Amino acid sequence: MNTQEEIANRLSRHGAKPTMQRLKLAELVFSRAQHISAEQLLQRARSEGIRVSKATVYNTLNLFVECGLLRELVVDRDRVYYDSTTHDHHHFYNIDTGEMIDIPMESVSFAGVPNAPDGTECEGVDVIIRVRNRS
Amino acid sequence: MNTQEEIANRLSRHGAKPTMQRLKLAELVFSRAQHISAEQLLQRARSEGIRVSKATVYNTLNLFVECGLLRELVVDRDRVYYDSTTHDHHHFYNIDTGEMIDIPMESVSFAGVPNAPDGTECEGVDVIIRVRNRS
DNA sequence: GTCAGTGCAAACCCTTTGCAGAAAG
DNA sequence: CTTTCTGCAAAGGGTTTGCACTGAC
Repeated sequence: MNTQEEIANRLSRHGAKPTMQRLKLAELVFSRAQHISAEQLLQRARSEGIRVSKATVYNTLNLFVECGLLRELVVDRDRVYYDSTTHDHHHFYNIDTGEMIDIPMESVSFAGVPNAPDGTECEGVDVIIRVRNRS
Repeated sequence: MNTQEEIANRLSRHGAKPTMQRLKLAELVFSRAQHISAEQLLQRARSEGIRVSKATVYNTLNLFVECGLLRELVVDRDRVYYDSTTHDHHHFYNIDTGEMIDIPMESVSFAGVPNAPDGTECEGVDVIIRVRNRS
């Protein structure tokens, strides 16, 4: 799967020029389905010997979000997580640990969803099931 | 409804000592169903002549959340909103304006919800319907 | 006197920005 | 050469913290 070339094509297709840092970061991010913060990505990159600055990590993540390559998850007060799985799906959110676990789309089904307010259109539906460690 | 005395009782019942600032802030917060940020609450308090510091606003809001009097809404990257409606319900989130609109619980019904992961128990379900202004 | 609550300002920390240098074409 | 990307450091901005003061009991 994810060869350098495939990743490069993917970036190009989404309108992101495939530079060296972007390729390296993309490789880390898309290597598996995960929820990762900017800081985590920076450290992972550094530990793999990738020379990259904090600003570039942020710029790259934001760029990927704009391109639709990543999804932003704003659930934690302290930091933003980036979800390498962009197709529709939902999440368990552990309020004790901050951990997020994917829920496949099929596991949740709605019997009824209200229409969007006037003048707006639906962009997507997020379901977050908050769980906590059993005491 | 919400007389000073009722609010004081409500705070006491939840284990929050009803001090002057807390009562005044609670009055503003619980006067109606709303989503309010710390900054907004501070300004509203100031404009009503309530003498209160920024730190106290934050402390009070956090206290109310711990007591279960308020619910934290972390949806926006820029600031946390506090929801004066604590019983289960859902939200429209306008990604253009940041506005949040309540959705009554009855308007959304699930046909299937997965079980919480091992060692955890379900705390609640948030449904956020992201909408954007029709272009 | 003790202990919790408050105000103020400073500290914190994640994120963004400004700018000079590097790389691509 | 021009344009975009990168790195570094500094700025930004919401939130928390430290500490002295006040007030309730």
